[in-house]
Amino acid sequence: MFDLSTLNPPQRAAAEHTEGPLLVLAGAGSGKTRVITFRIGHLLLDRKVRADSILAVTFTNKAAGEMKERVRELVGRSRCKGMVISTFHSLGVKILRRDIERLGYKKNFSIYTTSDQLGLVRQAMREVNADGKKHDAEAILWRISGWKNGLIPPDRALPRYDDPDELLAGDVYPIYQRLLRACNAIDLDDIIMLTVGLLQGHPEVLEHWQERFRYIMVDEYQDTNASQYLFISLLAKKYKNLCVVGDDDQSIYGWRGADVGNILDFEKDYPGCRVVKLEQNYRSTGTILEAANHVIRNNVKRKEKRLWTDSGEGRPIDLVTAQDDEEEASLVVERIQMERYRHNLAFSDFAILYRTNSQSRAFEEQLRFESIPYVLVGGMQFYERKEVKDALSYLKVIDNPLDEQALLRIVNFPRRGIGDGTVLRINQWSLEQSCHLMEAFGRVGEIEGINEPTREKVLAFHRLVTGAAEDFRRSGDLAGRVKRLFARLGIEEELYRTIEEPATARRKVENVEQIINSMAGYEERIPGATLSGFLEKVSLMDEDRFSGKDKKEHGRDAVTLMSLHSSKGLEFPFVFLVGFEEEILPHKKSMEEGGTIDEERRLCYVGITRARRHLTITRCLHRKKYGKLLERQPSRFLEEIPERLVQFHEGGAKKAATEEEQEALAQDFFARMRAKLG
DNA sequence: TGCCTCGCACTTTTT
DNA sequence: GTGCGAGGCA
Repeated sequence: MFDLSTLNPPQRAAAEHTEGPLLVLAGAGSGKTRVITFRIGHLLLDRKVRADSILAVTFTNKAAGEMKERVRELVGRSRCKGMVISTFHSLGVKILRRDIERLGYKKNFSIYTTSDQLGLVRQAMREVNADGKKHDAEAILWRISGWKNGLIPPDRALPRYDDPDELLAGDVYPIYQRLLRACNAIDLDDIIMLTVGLLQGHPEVLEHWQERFRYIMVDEYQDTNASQYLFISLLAKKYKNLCVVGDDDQSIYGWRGADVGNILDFEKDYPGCRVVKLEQNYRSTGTILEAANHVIRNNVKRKEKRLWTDSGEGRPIDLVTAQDDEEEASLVVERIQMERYRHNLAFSDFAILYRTNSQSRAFEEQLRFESIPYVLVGGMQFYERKEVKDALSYLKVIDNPLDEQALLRIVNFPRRGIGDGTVLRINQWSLEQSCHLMEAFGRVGEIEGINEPTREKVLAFHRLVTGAAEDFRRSGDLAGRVKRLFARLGIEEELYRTIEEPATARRKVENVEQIINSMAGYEERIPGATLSGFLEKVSLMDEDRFSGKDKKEHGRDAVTLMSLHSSKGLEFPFVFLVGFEEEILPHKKSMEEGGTIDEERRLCYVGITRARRHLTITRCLHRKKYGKLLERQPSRFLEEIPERLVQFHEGGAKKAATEEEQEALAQDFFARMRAKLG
């Protein structure tokens, strides 16, 4: 229950300091989330602050969800009404939905994520006659995104002359922004940039939100970039009841423009602010903590702190060396089985953490093979699949007919004989007439150079979409409407027809059906659910708490797989830190970019400190890359961990070459397990 | 005009 | 292993 005396003195000081700026420097595992939740509890129950005056901002949906959960547990659901605990992006969208018309966008704007963004960048590149080969769209988008995160508008973007990508990006940026606007769409970076613009340019809007959120808390403050920093500064300017929590050692978003300076300079920004340091670690064993401390102290530019614990030493860290990535996966899974049996644990006590999402594949396969349940966190996976994007694009067009990226996706899906040539012609015409692509489809009769049967097909498509939009204007039963729409479109038949492998087709059909399930789950949860709301959640990757799939998986006992970035803020009794090799951790790209490896080291630090009871680090001698077996070197961070903390293990030479052999080995393993259990 | 197949180049991290 | 663009064929 809610009792401030259960906190240690600095924790309590932080929770009780409610008026005026507060900086909490919280080391890993120092009970940071506990402080934030107790602080909210204190505001609500002791200071009698209205719930809807409280705002807590985090970076990931997962962190926001967890915080909501913990606050509800502490004070009860009913007391939380109106409180906003969300990510920067969700908060931005909330503010924009109310007043974006002041910036010349319509209220039903779409949110463009990576693939839509790339589509627009390519289009813009074509407009400046840049061939897609030399400069790939991703590099251009990267530069544009960097400018946006720094709040630099197209007319103030100054490319460096020695960087061809950046020069081209400078040309593309204004066109890209224009195209977005024409689609009534904003991209993920716009969410923050436009919100800041709105607040800066419209004092009455700023006033509204300043009055609304009198008590503001920001988690992981070390990861804020320039635009997020300004966003929060604006909101907090009036009442200055701003509490920021962070740890410079866990700053891992420098690549996204995050500036550790924001947390290091907080005391300068808010003179007379209270500073609280949390240095006692309640999470990990002495061994794990010592390893982490040894690694991180190789970073020079940091606020000196010494994390300590009074819990015991614990088990040594296991270092497992595998022959290759396949064996790495099987050794990890084998160990999970063993530890689980030996200590009577749940699968959810284990996490496998990796540097890059692509590393998950081998582990997924192995877990599936052993019939062990797992949850894969992050890595756009589901909504990035082609068939899902295609089907979803119908909903996007219905919601916002100006969304050209979505419109272009569906115009010939399922195949209806409207090919690239026709679309190109219509698009040209729409530019000449400066009317919208959707409108041009309806007026295809006026366009020359398109033959009659094709015109008829285009008109049929136009009728189909406008008819569907009509249907969705009625409220209620969204899932039912989507189901009927997909059936009428014949998406299922199209997938079976065009995909040779029946199993693949089946899987894709199931994925499309999954959209309907997610929709149903969303409707169930949110009263007055709307299509916009659903699509917004999808774009902000905030869908896992209502989708049908995860509802089944939620609370299910499963091993967690995720990237090191996603793992920040979380903890697990048993952690497997895998792929501990040069070029993975630290990552090759991070070193090429002329950058420092300090951020990679912090990432490593984050990984180690996720573990409570036991840490296993694994690496491979060889790894398959583009089908070739390459030799690997151990990560340089390995040398930074004192040898006395580590126990070394070698992978067996026993390797299954064929599926039969694999099956035999598996059977053998299960037999041994059963023998032990019996 | 539309569709299919082949080849090439890339795989950091998140909202 | 994937997704894009180009080029050739129906």
